[in-house]
Amino acid sequence: MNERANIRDVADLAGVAVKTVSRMMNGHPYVREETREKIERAMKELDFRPSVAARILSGAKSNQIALIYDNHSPYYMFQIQTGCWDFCKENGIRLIAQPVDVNDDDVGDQVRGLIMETHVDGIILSSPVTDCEPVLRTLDALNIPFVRISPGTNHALTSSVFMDDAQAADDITTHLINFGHRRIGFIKGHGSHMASDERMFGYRRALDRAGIAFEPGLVHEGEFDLESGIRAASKLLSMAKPPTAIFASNDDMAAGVLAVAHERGITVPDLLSVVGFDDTPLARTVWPPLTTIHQPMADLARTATAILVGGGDITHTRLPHQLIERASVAPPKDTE
Amino acid sequence: MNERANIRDVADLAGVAVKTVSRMMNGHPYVREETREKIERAMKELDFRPSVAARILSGAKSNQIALIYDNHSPYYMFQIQTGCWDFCKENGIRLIAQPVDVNDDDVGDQVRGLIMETHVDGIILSSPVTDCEPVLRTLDALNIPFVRISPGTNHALTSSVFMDDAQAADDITTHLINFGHRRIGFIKGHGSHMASDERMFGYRRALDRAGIAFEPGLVHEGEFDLESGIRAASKLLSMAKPPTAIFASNDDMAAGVLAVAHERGITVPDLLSVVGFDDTPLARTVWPPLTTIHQPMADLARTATAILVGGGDITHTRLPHQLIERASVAPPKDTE
DNA sequence: AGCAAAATGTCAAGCGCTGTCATAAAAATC
DNA sequence: GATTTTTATGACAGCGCTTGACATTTTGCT
Repeated sequence: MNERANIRDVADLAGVAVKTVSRMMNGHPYVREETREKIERAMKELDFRPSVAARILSGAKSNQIALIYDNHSPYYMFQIQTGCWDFCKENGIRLIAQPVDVNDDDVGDQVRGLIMETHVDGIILSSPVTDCEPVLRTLDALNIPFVRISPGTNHALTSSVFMDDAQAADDITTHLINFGHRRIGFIKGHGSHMASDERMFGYRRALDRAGIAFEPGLVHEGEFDLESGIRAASKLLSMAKPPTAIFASNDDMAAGVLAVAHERGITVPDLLSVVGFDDTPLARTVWPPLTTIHQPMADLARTATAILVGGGDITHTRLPHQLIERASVAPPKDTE
Repeated sequence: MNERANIRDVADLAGVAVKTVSRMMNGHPYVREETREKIERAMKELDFRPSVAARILSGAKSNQIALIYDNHSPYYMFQIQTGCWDFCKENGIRLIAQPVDVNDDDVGDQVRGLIMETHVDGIILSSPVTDCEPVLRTLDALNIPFVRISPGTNHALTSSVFMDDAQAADDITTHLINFGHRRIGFIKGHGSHMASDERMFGYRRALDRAGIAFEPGLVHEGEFDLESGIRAASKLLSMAKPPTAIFASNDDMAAGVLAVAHERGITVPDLLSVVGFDDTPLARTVWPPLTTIHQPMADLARTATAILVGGGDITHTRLPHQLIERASVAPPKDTE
């Protein structure tokens, strides 16, 4: 039950003034190497840890930032958290991960509370909180720096990091087209994610470029989960003239397509090609493993954190995606 | 840019003394209902949020707790976090989720830092940090309350919540036996998780009870991930006399088994029954959907949080598991 | 009216740190 | 060698809140 050592104890033991210890901790100039070492030794000996609370109270930076998210995909969140945490750990910053519900009437209030109570220095917003008006307004009113990961709107507002969803969707659609597919079903993502529209846009653009007419009947709304993938696939595969390939806006829905195909005895990829998006572990876990787009989630988060902590001007950073070929795509069978 | 309101502002506006506001916030007796309301109104009007920092500094509880974990299963962590968060949100407690690496030489130190810097009131440990000696020692030295989720050792040490891994493994093994299986392969989990041994124990107990001799060749080590499941399954299915059923210690490894079976044209469940453990979304996503054990992760976490916050004596709470039957089990084919 | 219990107020101290301003020591300048 | 400048350190107040010791006022009951 060793008593908690405070800065005074350190100062006493090192034989210097409290202020000097403070200077040393905060990397001020004007601290002699010799003194620094003396203090360091004292700190070690007392196992001293500065109290964040005291620090905050006296008006300094808290060295804490918050990650605010509302995403029901465990894997996505895991990656995002990991990316942020990595950076924070390396830089001695405390990260407070805070889930919210963008549909709560008082999200704005919750965020306000978080900021005022914890005195975080900055905020990272992950989709779809990136586009949640009440939150954005609160942040703005509080004048606290924040950066957004994959925002869908208002790009100019703050720094952001993102990938090119449209291009990625274009890429993978083109991939399918290159295999000879002309009837490509598309399962759209959840409406609240701006990325959904982007991906759809990319899909259409690829079609256009290849001179394939867009057919609304080949598009179904999904919600980024297995069940909606199943529903959409059922409809798609029950068509008089079903698609020879299906592009699902994320891997979960693609898994749903696979399930339906299995059930109906439609072998993948021989009779039906399937592609997903995100490259979650799921993509490698299902059978056959999915061709998909690798979204660099952890990288996005890491970069966002670095930008936030680094301060500086507003920047917009695009990170590259990657087409991952696995075993779920093959040329269409000519069964006309 | 409204100035941050402090307790004095509230007191002034409400026409009471600062002390009274403090009394009211901290739930002291001797505050009239009428006064309470007056203060509440003032708080609302000023949008007052007490500074956690100031509060902590003056020796009060911080109303913050930390969840410490080191688990590389996104879904598991997501559930655990969700459980903790739900409770915290309802009870106005701030949760600080903190990942660590149990193999770091300075885990103990990191945890010590976390506690001393943030002044958290208590800690929740999730497996496998539950059994990480350095952390346990630190917590003990700091004399801070903590509760553990599914600890593997030292049950008496602190409060804990857990499920009966051995019984669950026994149940699912018995399930297989009841279907007529006699040669049941087992893929063990990662050595650092105590649950791995428990599950193995349950497997053996079920075998024993059914009078089936334990065969070491039917057991392989895994690491709770897809790849190790694939490796183990490859060995198991290459045996001269392969098992007719495989019990993988978690769903990911079971998915690995499925992948190998697919590749070799062994249809599941006709030619091979497969069961998993945990009931992650994966279990429903793969084909065929897996029979598995539902582990009430979010409930475990929620309960743990409630116990921690509630204070009180050391308690040990067992939460029930559940056998989830899906489509991956059938009677063995007599191919002798 | 009289009295205990309940409700509120006053005041001072202190939690652990950092900011401002002042001062001392060392180095640079003439 | 005296003066200015730079570098290094110290003294002290104060951040927003809680707490404790008491003093005072209000309330509810006989």
